[in-house]
Amino acid sequence: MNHRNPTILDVAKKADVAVGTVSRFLNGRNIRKSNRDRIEAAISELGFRANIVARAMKTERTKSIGLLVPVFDEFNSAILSVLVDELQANGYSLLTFHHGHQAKAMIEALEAAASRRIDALLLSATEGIQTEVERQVAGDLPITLFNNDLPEVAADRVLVNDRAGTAQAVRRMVEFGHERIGFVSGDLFESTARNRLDGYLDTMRELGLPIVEELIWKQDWSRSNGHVATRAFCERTDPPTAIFYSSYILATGGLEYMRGASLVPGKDMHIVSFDDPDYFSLLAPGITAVAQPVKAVAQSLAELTISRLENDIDAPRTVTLDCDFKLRGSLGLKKD
Amino acid sequence: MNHRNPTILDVAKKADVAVGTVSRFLNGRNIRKSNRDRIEAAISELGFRANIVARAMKTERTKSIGLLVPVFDEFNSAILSVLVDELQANGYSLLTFHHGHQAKAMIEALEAAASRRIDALLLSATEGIQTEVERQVAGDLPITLFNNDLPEVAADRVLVNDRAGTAQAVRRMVEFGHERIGFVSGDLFESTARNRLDGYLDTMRELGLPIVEELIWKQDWSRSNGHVATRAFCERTDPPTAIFYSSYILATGGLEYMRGASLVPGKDMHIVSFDDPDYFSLLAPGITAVAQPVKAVAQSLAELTISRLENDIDAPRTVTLDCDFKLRGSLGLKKD
DNA sequence: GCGTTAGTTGAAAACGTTGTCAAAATAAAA
DNA sequence: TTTTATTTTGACAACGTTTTCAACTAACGC
Repeated sequence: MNHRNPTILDVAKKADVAVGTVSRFLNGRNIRKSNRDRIEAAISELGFRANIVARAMKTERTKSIGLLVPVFDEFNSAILSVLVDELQANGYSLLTFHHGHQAKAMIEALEAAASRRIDALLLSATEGIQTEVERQVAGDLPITLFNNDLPEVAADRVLVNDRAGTAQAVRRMVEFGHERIGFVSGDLFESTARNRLDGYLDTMRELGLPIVEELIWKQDWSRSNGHVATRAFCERTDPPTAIFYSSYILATGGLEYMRGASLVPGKDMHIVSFDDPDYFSLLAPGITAVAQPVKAVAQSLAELTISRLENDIDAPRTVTLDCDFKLRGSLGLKKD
Repeated sequence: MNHRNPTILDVAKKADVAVGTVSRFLNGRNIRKSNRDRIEAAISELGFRANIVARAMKTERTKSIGLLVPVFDEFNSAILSVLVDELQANGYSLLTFHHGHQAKAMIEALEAAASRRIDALLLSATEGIQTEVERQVAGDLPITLFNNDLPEVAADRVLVNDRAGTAQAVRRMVEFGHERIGFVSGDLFESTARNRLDGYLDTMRELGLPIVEELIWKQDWSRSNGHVATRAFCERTDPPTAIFYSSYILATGGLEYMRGASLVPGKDMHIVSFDDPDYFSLLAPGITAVAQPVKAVAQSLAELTISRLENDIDAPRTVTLDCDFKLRGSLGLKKD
């Protein structure tokens, strides 16, 4: 077996042209027909495949894009899938990193990604890395933020209308007769959590309902937090009649608790969740949810990023997408 | 803002040494103390970060590893997470690709990965690309197969004992009194599906139970297939009393049908699934499942691959891992 | 035919590292 | 000291592409 991959030089020799000509052929420039034929023949005969690494060194574009998310949960995995397709179609590959909501891990991943000279980074950030991100942007790494916003950064963004999505959900809950509505928040250091909480607060005020501090649970995004919060709410002497969860992970924790306590959603406790993972519709009853437009997010992400790379775009752009309310059995009329 | 990243040459100039010395420093070789100090100072002053692309071109090792799976479902996403960590810890990054069980897409992804000069590929393959994979191996790309085996390929493997896992499940089903057990298979072009089916067939025979062809549903891995198969089984005049699903996607389709038909698992129909996604334990009743050791798979994957890259390993190795049977409410005593 | 123009080509210099080799500096031995 | 062994260094050639620039060809109109 002949090791050492054939290079453009081998092709050039075999086709009896200069390397530059082969390079031009590879990049789709005009080539005299006779040469083109010989080059094509040589390439397929040698099984030549251009070395992207060498190309990257010369062109300063690796044609690879980084994806840095907190964790590869159902939401981010779905984004990943769509992304891989969209990017591949444009000749880009995807490098994946995760940080588990830890600023330190995030900085490390950022470093790793940067020293790999990725062309752009898609970032679902956590707070506390503002300055680090700004440094990268200043160092000329185009960043597209999504999911969680970092206010001051000069980057493209694909955001979801968290506030409106939550507001709509709360309004519907109230329509169903609920007035004491528990709210389980994620980590308020993240804009996503803040916006969702704001959506809840605004709507309650708007509808003239009292805001009860004890019914607002502020901790982190973990499943166990959802579990604990739900227990705390349910064990109150004056429990809420419905609970809104700021993410499906929290809701999942809640379901876990309810299952253990033999409480049936939509009967013993009405619940609504932000995010709509596949399995919500499989549960009996199904879980009412604010569905993020996952596919659209991923597509916008790819679109924004690629257009920035290929064209010469200056000003940061923001795409905001709306959520979809999915009414299922876990939310029903408040019984009295 | 000074564009153009600082290079090793800039560092060398500033520290007043030769580039070679800086390179040696970066690679942890011995350096005279005085030089080392000056180099360190220069590096941090310039914010220098070694250009991995250039390094890769010279060393012929990109320090990146490809992951090619059919789809980023819960199973593969979990693998992805663990993998990213393990690889990162060893200085490798992960490039992700998927093929959706299509041989054509798979070959394309393989090409893309190969021309990026990845150091190794982690591959959950589909059939029909045997020769293509062999070509890559011959071309010196180390491949580690997992999930689905490709019999003739000279590669490392991390496999799960599909046959034994299924056999155990079937045995338990029989212990619960079931004798007519439906089997919903995935695509039999894939070894995983074949092994699971064999586990079922062997066990039935072993226990002296008849094998009823009409209760063996052979199609693809899709959710809709699980749905259709379940309906077909349930609508028979002589339905099975229990069904085994060859993957959680199929089972999910089955659940979808049952939910629509108001059939309760573990009561109207007993079911067991291969794979144990998170949400199986949230359903009421929980779904009985054969759980793959996802984390161990990912770890072995990283271990095998890295050890092959760093040391000089010749013979292909295979790691086989056992599954764990999780008994939940969806499997119970056959009522008569 | 001949000049002009537009399109193709070859030669050679990058890109930022690492690795080789011989020379220089240091440490150890005499 | 001087000699010998060891470590560390600098210069420079790779690695496989793209790009620039000047030289060549072909095509066209007169």
